Amino acid sequence: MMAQGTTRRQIVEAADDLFYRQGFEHTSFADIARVVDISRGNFYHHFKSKDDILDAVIKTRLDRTQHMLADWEEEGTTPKDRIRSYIKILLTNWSMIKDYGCPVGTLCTELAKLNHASKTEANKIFTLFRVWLRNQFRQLGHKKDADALAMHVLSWSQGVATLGNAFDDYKYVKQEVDKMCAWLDTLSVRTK
Amino acid sequence: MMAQGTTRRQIVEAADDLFYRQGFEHTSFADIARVVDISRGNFYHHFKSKDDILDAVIKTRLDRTQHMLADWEEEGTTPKDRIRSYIKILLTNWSMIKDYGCPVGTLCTELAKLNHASKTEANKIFTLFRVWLRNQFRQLGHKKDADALAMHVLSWSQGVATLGNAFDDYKYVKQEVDKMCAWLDTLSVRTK
DNA sequence: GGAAGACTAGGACAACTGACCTAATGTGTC
DNA sequence: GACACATTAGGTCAGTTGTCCTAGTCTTCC
Repeated sequence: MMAQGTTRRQIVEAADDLFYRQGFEHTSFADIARVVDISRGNFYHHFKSKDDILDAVIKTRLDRTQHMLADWEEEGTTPKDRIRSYIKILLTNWSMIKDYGCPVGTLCTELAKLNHASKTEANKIFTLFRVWLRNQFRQLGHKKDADALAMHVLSWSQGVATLGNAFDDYKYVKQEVDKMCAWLDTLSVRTK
Repeated sequence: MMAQGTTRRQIVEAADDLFYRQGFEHTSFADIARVVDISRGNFYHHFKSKDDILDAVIKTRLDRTQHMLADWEEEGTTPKDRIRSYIKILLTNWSMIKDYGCPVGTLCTELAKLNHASKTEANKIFTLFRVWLRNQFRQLGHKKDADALAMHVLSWSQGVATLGNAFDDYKYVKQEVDKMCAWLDTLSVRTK
């Protein structure tokens, strides 16, 4: 007996992976069906269109991101520690990034070019990081420029992901990550 | 009478524009034919495949980039002036970037995901900027870290383009450009 | 065991893709 | 005018796409 919703979850999981590695448009129903091992016609019992699958994928990514960010807010960690956790994804996920780039950035870029209806939803993943980072900088005592600092970290890491992917250069990525951490250390910490 | 090679040039020009605005894969022969106002079958007299058109597009982009970089090497400009010219493309081309992102970054990202044979060629556009920027930093007296500085500028602007596109936020882009220029000013200038 | 509903397989559909072919037209040269 | 060649239009092709439909199977609950 199949657990309820298993097929649907498998479809979303496979689509999530394929959308990341091949791009949304370049991934066909046949591709997903091959991975999950179901017939093509089966999709339309769970989703009413391909865009529907995309929306489900974005939703799970939003969920996972939120959980990841929450997990980083452990006991005994400082805001700087947490920001470092974010910066270090570049190294943690390097084996994927070098081949497929940043999952968030590449999806948003593709949907922007397709002028896809769900691009706003996809951008919310960026917003999740932005708000979380902003909050960390606020805790460091940066009231006025917390958002600017958050955006700065966001764009910095985004650029490193893009260039690291293009040049397939781990040494450079490591170097930039160190630079980001060093920059972070120079920031003043104000206790209230 | 048609000037020689006009149609071919028109095809490349239209493809260049469409590849940028819609993405390579999402652009069909019909799309290009509509712009240039020729029949579909006509393509195969000038190009042997769609990939062939892509190669021609990349070649013209390489040419144009090279000319642009050469133009920036005017009389009486300092290396810092020239680097500033690069940074300010973000503002100059903002009306396009906000909708379609960076032409170089988005193409390289797409071709990486498609694992396309021409992705190496596309990356050469990045290399062009990289070498040029490296050269500017060398002229500023930075021998050992010239390449690292070049890559830093490259990734920084790349990230700003991606985030600026996602959030459609000119104020943020302006802010980051100012930050980059300020950072540039802090760099020491050593005369030999 | 029988009814109801969830789930699935597999085929069919029209639309579109890049690719290829051939016939026709234009252009320049001798 | 005759010839060679460059250029083009328009049709055809097989393959793939997302979508939809129907018939059938499995599961659950009474």
